[in-house]
Amino acid sequence: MPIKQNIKLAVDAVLFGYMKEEGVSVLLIKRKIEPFIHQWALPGGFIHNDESLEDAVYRELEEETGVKINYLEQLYTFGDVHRDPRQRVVSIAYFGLVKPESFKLFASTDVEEAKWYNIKNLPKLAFDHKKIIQVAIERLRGKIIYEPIGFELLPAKFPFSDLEYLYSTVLDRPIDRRNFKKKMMKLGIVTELDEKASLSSAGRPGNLFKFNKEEYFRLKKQGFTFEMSA
Amino acid sequence: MPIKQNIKLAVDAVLFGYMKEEGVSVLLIKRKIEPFIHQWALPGGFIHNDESLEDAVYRELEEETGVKINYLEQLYTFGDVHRDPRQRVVSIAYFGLVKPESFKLFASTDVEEAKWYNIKNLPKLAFDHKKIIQVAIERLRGKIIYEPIGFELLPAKFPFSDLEYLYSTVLDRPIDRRNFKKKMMKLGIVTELDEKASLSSAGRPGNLFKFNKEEYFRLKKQGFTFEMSA
DNA sequence: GCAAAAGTGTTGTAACTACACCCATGT
DNA sequence: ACATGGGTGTAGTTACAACACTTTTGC
Repeated sequence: MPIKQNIKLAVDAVLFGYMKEEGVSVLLIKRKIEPFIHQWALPGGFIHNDESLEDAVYRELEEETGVKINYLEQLYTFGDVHRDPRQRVVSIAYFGLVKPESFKLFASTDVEEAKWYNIKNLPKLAFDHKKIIQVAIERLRGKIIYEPIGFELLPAKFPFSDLEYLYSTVLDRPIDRRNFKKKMMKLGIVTELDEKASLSSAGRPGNLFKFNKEEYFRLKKQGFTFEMSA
Repeated sequence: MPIKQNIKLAVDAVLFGYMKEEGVSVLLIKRKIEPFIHQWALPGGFIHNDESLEDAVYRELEEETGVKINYLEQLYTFGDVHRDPRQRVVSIAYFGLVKPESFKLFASTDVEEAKWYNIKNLPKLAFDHKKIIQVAIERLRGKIIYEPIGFELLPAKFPFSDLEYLYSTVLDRPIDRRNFKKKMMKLGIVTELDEKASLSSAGRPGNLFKFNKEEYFRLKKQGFTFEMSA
């Protein structure tokens, strides 16, 4: 290493949430500083010398927006030489899932505004953040089939149709209601509750369901694998 | 970013190869410099300011070992605060597949020796490279099922049993020969040649086969998905 | 002729797809 | 009464798992 290395390291987070109003959404912030001031971007920032990569993500997110993260994993590292106009910045992107009901968004002093945007209706984004979100959506799509992470987006109790709608939105294709329910229930990790959904809008009210996480981990240890291809 | 960031960025590569003698193997180098001098490690090194992450991998690999890479993708970024004893180094690990027949390994001036090690018989490794290899093996295992990357480890023409053995080694479980062949041939991307394998050791000689890459891409565009779960 | 590896089919079972009508509620 | 969304079963098809004997070659 003869030449001095001059590269900065940052983390960015693509957080997904699901809301009745907005559907499947990504959390964005409006920047209060240059570069790309007043533009929408992913929450994130530079890594401190003495913190792990994940710690940096948690710190930035709490600082900037007040979210509570339910699931977090590393997504991909973006290192194009000119992705930041100031100087070279390599960013380690994370992928997270949150339950938007369980906290209140706020904007910190570094941030003008924090807001959920439906994944099909994103604004213009700073840096290469559009690309990062694309990669995150693909990951979500691939992962929701083979792991029960969809439940990390829903409240503890949910009507079955929310689960159905979530899958159909993320996979971007219609699903057969009967087959989907049959398959999901057969896995044995979703329990039907003896409780009706509170009536919003018209239609017959349905029962609420919950995901049985402990049961899932128990089964998983025995070689069970979740799969919801439909 | 008030405090000065003092983190270095490196790349490491986990390259897999398949040889009749060694089986499924990883390319390792013996270090000629501190830290961990004279220990085995993954090929890799620091990123230059003006090169992309992938370019850094190609440069280091060619410099150090002379391999020709057939397939390369980013694996994961390892950023534990103390993973390097000198100072903080974040390493972006890559995952690659090579055909060991198609080149000759050498050791550069930075490296005492470059050698293939069977994945079940690894030596003690420098840094957190053992962990990196574990992650790479899991990726290989997950990926070989859903994408035809196994062929990137085999020569253009191969006996069917090599393919079978490759899958059974990587997946670490026995496979049913008849069902495996039936399924693989049904996909329509492997062609049987009119050529016998050169006779090595005893047994009935079999035909050679080849992977039809163009046909695979053609089918893929039409929505075809490769899958070899058996 | 013996050891080693290649070649080859069938059958039972489980999973998947496609598909349409009735029910409970709010307005 | 009508609009909205919830609930439910069957039949045909396809994919999967299990399984053993014969053939060709080298020694």
